[in-house]
Amino acid sequence: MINKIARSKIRDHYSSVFEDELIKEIEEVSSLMSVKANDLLIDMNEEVAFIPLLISGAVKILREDSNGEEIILYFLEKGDTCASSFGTSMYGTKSKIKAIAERDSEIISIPLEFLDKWLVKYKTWRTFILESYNVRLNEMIDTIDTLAFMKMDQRLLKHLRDRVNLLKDNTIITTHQNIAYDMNTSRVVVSRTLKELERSGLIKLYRNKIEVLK
Amino acid sequence: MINKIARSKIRDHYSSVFEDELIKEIEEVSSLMSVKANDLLIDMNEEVAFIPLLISGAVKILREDSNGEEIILYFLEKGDTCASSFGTSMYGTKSKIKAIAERDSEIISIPLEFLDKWLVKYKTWRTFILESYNVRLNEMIDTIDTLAFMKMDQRLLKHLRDRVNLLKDNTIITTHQNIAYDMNTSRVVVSRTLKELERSGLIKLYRNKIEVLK
DNA sequence: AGTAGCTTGTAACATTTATCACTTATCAAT
DNA sequence: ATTGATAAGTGATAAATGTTACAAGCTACT
Repeated sequence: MINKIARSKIRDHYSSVFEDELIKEIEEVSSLMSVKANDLLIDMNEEVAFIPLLISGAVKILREDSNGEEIILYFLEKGDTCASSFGTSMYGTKSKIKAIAERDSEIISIPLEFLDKWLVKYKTWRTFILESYNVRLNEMIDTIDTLAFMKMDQRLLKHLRDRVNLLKDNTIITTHQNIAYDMNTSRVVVSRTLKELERSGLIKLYRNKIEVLK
Repeated sequence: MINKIARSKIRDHYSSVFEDELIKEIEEVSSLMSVKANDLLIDMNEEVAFIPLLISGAVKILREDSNGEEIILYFLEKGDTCASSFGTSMYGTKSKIKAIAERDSEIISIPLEFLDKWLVKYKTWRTFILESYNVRLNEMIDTIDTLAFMKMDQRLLKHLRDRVNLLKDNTIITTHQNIAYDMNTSRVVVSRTLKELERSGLIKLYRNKIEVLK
């Protein structure tokens, strides 16, 4: 059972989504976790034994290949849950993704057993779970679109705009190297492409900082 | 209500997955559809008002961008359902994918209303739906891996091997042009890369036919 | 046999992305 | 102010993929 402050946060974000009784149950069985920006929340091949609900902050979901190269799959915002983790959790398989806090975040974890229980009991839970899967599938399709159909300059611009939308701030604090890691390309390519975007008047570059203009 | 032959087919494929009572309900409310290879089953932006279950055959799921360029997302086999269609169906949104029969196939369609009803009623249905989503998410991750981390020769070889596994036949009947469409590249690139794979002893090329050796 | 249409092979060239090497800029600590 | 570390800019070159153009082979049909 979690404390009063956390309870009010759950109500803030989920009272319009879940019925009262379900919220009470969530408050009873879940625990709250606070994490710092850049904390590694879930690693590849880790077993995830709970359902995470993001209460505040933002989380980056990445895929890593056998050579340690990475690529962003999507971001989670408050109100989101990580659909990939249902699978890993339900059938004892291991996580296929990495989750890294994009900023300081609060997450409540619900023990796995309630996933199925609440599907029977609460219509809003069924809707939430199916909706979560759909949102994730659509994000994946979006990522595939990006990789299959777009060139570097467009991909990069999309990445920057996604971050701006996520953080509600058109100034991004990061390095070219970090962007390169997220997009599975090299720092040189990122620097060059960013410079082109700047010349096109779409962004403005500073040290450790990118301002997205359009 | 569907006929006797179809009923026995449902039992063949799903009696180990679904409890008896659920199978009876499925038989009562679903309808059977037979399609020919290369039939377009679902187009982009189409509303899908049913849950499809694949009884026999194979179906190719594609994503198309605004310029009409395509890329394969994954294949469906017998026993599979198209998780993407739940979303489109549930919330009145439109299909984000195209589905094309890879070979002659039989599909039963279940009216949408039962998705939620049966989630409450049958444990095996809950497991099936969640499992379907997980399988699809994993297929998407696989597709993203392919696009993000692999070069053309590996991508092409993987594509050929996927088809071999799907059709249980290491001879693929197709043209280089069709492969190019599926992979969002050009015919010339496919021909060139296939020739390299042949020189490496991995495949053997014929007119309208590719034999996958390893 | 002749022809039309589709399929495949391949050379030449263009574009995109990746890599290497080096320079310059910025910032923090002393 | 000097130094050392990190970040960013850029030219040169390589590798991968895409494009254009054309030749040659196979198939079906008359």
